[in-house]
Amino acid sequence: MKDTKVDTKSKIMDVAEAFISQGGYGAFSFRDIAESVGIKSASVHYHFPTKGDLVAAVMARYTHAFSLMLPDPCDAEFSTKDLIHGFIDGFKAKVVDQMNMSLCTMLTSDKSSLPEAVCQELAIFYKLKLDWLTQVFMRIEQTDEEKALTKASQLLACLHGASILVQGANDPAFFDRALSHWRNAYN
Amino acid sequence: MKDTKVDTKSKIMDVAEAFISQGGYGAFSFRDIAESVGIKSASVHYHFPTKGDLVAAVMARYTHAFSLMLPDPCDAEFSTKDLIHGFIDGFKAKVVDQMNMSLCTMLTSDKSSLPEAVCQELAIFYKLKLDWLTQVFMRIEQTDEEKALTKASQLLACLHGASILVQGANDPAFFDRALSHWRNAYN
DNA sequence: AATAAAATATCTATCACTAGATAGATAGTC
DNA sequence: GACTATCTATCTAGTGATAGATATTTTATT
Repeated sequence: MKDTKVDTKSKIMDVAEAFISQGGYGAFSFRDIAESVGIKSASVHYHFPTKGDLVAAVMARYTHAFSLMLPDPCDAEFSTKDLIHGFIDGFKAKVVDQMNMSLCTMLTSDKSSLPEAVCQELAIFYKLKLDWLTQVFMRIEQTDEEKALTKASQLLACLHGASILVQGANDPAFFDRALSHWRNAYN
Repeated sequence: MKDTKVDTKSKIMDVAEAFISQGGYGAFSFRDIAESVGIKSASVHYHFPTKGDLVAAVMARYTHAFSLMLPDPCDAEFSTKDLIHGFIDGFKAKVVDQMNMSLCTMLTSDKSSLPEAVCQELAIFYKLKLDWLTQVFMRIEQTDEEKALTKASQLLACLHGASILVQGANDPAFFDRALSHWRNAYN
């Protein structure tokens, strides 16, 4: 656990995360990562025996970091508007500013070729997002969990779909277009 | 141009389309296709010199078939409700009934590793869908093109996102959840 | 109608390359 | 001396692609 020479393990995960965001699970190799980090591919295997281990670890770290960004949905200090807008803005940062998809969107479309460990991490991330949004919508609408989950699904679908649309149409403006309804609904 | 022995070229494209729907551009090889069709991989290259040629052809055929399914958005014979619901149902057939993503959603997330020819076909498909939806919304809302395009983007994002959500959560029910707003809005 | 020529469709065999993964050597560090 | 982190070297499997042989149809010419 040294620190002067920024932890190689973290550097590997950083690089892997960037590669996945750009092209998904199949779009990078151990050699690509090794080159970016400045080591050899065998050294990457030392830290993460298999590709599945590496990507699962990246996804787990991502989920954890994401959860730390999410405020308590019941905290009265945040207006429901702020909660929703904050959630949307977090997505927008990835999709528009960095012009690539979220790890989650990418890996989901690669799902058929993912090792089981990665699928599990992916499921955890979906659950986290859906649960949080459901709680927020329960607070806003004073309604039952069933309806709040539906609202949560709608917003989450819009966000993922917006990221697809931005890529497909090759125009970042489609993000705000696709999300304008949700922005206006809580303003 | 025989017909008794169902056109090999079409069979190749059928098989390729299924593979792409399941796993995207990188999830199949010429050998996979050859095996499914019952020929050798070199014979696939005879019909489609490169993988890009093959996938671009599949995408072009898909776009053409899709365009034939779309009614004239101005045809008074169809109610606007029918037009919207028909569009949604077409998507649902792929995402829920066949439990895989649309060609378009899949290829878009693979975009960074796609040959140029495939990207072009993809762009054509997006334009087709957005233009059609825009025309429908102009008819419904009696509003300007700008606002209709925004509506079109919202619905298209919802549809693509729903397909991601179904896969990610591994639960087909999320499709109707994510689309319920659009179903109710035009009923 | 018979046959030669050309186009079509498939094959076998192989190339150059990349992938993920492993074994074993080699330093530096506690 | 054990542990950590890296290296070199290599394996096996798979990729897209090509060359060249072979068989099957179609077409053109006699």
